[in-house]
Amino acid sequence: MTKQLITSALPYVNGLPHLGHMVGCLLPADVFARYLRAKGDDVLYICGTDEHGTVSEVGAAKENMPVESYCQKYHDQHVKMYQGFNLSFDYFGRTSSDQNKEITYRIFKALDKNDLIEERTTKQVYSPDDGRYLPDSYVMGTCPYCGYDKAKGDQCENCTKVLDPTDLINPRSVLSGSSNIEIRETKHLFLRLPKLEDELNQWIETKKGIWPDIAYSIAKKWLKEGLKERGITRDLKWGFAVPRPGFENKVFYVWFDAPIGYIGITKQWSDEKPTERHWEDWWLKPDEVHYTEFMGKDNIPFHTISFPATLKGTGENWKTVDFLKGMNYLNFAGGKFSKSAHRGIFLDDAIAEFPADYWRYWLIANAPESDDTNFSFDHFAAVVNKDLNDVLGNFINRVLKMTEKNFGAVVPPMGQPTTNEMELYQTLDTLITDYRKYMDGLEFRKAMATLREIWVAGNNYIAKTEPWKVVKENKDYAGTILATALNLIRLFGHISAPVMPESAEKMLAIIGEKLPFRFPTEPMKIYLTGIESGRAFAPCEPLFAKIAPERLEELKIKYKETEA
RNA sequence: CGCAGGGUAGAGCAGUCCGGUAGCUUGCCAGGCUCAUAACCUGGAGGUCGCGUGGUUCAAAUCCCGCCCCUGCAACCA
Repeated sequence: MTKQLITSALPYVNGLPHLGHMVGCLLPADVFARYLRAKGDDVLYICGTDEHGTVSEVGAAKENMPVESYCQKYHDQHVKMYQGFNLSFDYFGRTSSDQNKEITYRIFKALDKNDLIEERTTKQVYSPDDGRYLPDSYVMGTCPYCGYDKAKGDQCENCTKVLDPTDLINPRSVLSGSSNIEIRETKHLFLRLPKLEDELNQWIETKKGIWPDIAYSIAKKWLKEGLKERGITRDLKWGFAVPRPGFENKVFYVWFDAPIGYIGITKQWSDEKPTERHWEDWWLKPDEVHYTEFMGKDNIPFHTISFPATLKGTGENWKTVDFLKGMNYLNFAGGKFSKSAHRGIFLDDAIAEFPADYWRYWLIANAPESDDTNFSFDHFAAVVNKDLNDVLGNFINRVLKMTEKNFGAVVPPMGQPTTNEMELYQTLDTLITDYRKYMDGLEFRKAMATLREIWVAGNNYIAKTEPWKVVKENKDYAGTILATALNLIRLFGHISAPVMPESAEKMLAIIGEKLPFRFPTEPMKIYLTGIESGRAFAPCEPLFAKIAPERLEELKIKYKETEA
């Protein structure tokens, strides 16, 4: 049994998660985790909220809360929304946990011992009125190149020039608006990435042709340009205190302890049942584990360079990523999701409007794998209505109704297969092999297109065999057709389960089966005769409902799609 | 400016690595069927593959060169 470690990039606790977050790293990882479990692998799917950093500190201040309770509040919201989407984390933890602190210190000390940490004095913007140091992007002023008066300290949005906060004319704090800001010297710790460049380069080379091109090429690009020392501490209060004399008032930079959070959260998981769970089995026995990471495209450099360098620099035998799935962005009707304008679809709203499976299927079938993807309600409704309702839902409905009418609500006796059935077996064997191939390779769009083809094959079989005619002249063979079709419902349930867990459970409940579901491995000739004749089935209400045109117009207005 | 990804029927995508009659889904039109949820099945129309009427080649969506447009990154936002 293969041990499969899966992580989704940790969502930042302060952000209200929307469909873009869902499709970028959470949902594909969940589908993959469910698929591997159904195949029988030993899966550990880890995620959690990323909590440290300036944004949390400032956000808590704005809400007049202690930062710990602020993070707890938003962490709980994340948990609730992800439950609504049926994400099957083995553990959803927090980067602010004691366990993560322990691992972060352990890794830091190992890096320090290997002479990979150096002290540097840097100049930072300090705002006395805010009582804090300001990250570059929290300083606003007039761009010296184009005169734009809302340029930020890292880059001017108007002319795209990369800036230093000291370049700005009339600099002021984004937080308080105060122009009383000063430049202070402050000591920080840097990770000496250049010393790890060769080792990293050799490691990346072994991933050529294995990682997706985008991940490999981004990693190579950074290495080609030469790595720079990277600051790993910040002048903040919220975070893990830096365990070194003279750094008592500083904390680790969020990007240092956030990816380590994958490990820290795994330890949160194992600490709950220390006798049966061992985080070391997943992170310190690299040959026994296959590790897949999911992330948005903006996160690729951190997962291909910074985090692996952090682990390798310890000289210890940490597990590093085997396969990365980087996703592009989901846009809303050609624009951006906007929290402040409340434009776009946030997860709580999504679940209130439609069952999670509708969203899960659309998002995976249209995953932004090769380019950014636009969400529109028109497209969403078209896919739900056609694929889920017409192709899949109607298939189930017509089979159940026809069987019940002619044979009662039990599975009819299955006779010898004819050419029709043999052809069906052959078609499905091929399609299911393709489906597995795409799921194994994390090609989600192709996997979903194949899943749909499998559903269509069911309708084709019924159209070709015409059981409504056959029943009048050869009732035995009509029974065979419908028994085969009932077995198809079971198949559809089993193979749809990774992407649509709730609907799959309903499909299987119809023919009297329960969790856990196994992905079929036997030839269709055997599998499609698996249900014994005479087994009672439960006629059900339609599994899916169409989205009516009027509803569609309401949604467009409610979510301001038409304004975009 | 640099780097990366993308630009293929109305819409959404595959094909490009390794050149060989341009494919899929949806939408549209027509036919079939009438078990089923106005559904299902079959067929048809629709594209000078971003531009250079650029280069290589018997042959270019695919390889090479130049350019344009969209998106992201650019190490202190996370």
